[in-house]
Amino acid sequence: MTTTRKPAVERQQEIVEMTLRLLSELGEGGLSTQTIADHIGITQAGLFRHFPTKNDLWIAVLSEIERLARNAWELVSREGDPAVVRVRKTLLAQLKLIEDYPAIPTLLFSTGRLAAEEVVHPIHVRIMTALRLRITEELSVAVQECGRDIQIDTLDIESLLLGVVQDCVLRWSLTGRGFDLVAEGDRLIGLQLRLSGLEAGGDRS
Amino acid sequence: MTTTRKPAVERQQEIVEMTLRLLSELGEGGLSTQTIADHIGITQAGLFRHFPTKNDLWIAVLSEIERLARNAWELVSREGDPAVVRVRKTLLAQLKLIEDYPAIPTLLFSTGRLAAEEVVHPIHVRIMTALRLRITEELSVAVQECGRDIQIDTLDIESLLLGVVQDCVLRWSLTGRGFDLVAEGDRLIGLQLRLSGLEAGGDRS
DNA sequence: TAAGATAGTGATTGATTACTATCTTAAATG
DNA sequence: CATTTAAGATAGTAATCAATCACTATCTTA
Repeated sequence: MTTTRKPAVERQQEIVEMTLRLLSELGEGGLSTQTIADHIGITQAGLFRHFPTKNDLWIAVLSEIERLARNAWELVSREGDPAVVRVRKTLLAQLKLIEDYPAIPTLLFSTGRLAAEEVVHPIHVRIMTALRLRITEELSVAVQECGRDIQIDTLDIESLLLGVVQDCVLRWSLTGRGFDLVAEGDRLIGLQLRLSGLEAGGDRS
Repeated sequence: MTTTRKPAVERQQEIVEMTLRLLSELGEGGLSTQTIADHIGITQAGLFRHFPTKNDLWIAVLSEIERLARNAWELVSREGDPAVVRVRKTLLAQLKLIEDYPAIPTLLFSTGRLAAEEVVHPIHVRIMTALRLRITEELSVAVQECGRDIQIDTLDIESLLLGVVQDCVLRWSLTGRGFDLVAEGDRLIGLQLRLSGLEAGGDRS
């Protein structure tokens, strides 16, 4: 039995993407090199030509997530929007990304460590930190731009906003992805922005 | 080598508690029956006298979490506090519980293999639903009690509050439990309650 | 077109997994 | 104190895990 040969980089990308796909169904603990190899159509041994260790595969997967995330954020923020809009779009981009790759929360929002954690955890932390940093920067601009006098700490607004994202993702997962993640996120992020005073319409009674 | 024998119910409780403890360090995928047995001081085979299947152990662990959670909520709400305070205390009780049993977010917020397991998933969903239900009920009373005209949907306030909890837990985990989870949660929950208009002091400029 | 580089196979490794059958003995029971 | 019973030990099982081996088929290029 022979398999159509592919150049290494192409095959590696294929393996990483397949792993990302299978992860959302099987979870981290239940995903074996055999399963991945089967779904791609190569031997289990052949997988180890491209990733000498399963740990190396996890690193590649996490790095791919980082790449995808940074890319998604970047696509959003180079427009000339006001900062509030950029914040909103960044968060929605994150939700869109999760919609496309449901394995991401499995890996990033899982507070229970990965099996291969020693090497993977730093990347994990780096991605989350990068997102927080980006939102923080955009937020402090937004606070200045909005014209009102915002009493709340920027970091706290950020925490509340990221909480909204997490709540949406968790509910989306538990309900078997039973609603439009991005739409629901947009609605609640808008609500939180109004409550924080960064967008108009949040005045009470 | 002999071990001091214990009555079954006592040993079972011991196994469940040890599993809960080890889970926060090792994660779900990396926790074997061998490891659990070693830490307790019985043989791996001996564990299967009390739980015929590892799945049965997971069910017992999830049930224990459910019991602990319901207990924590109950202890809080039988006082004569106003509903807003009860909401706040319920959420803080949840944070306190997570502080005591860090394995809880590992299991409840995990979207991985365990969550997808036929028998475990229902319990998982049931616990989260119970928390939401309880908060929702207390919140709608709080909205009536607060005297103000709250424009926001009760379910949305709930989502925002639970988002705060999740954000705190995630940051707490990623920073290696580097701050006081309950204190930080109290602070942000208070902020969110003021923003929502349920507590005084949230007026802007 | 011959030589080298490399993607992939097939077979097998030792370790670990959840789980079982059988025997032993400590502790509860009369 | 004798008998029962059930907690735990001993010693396995088959399956699966990541990883390694010698080797082959295919592609590239000098």
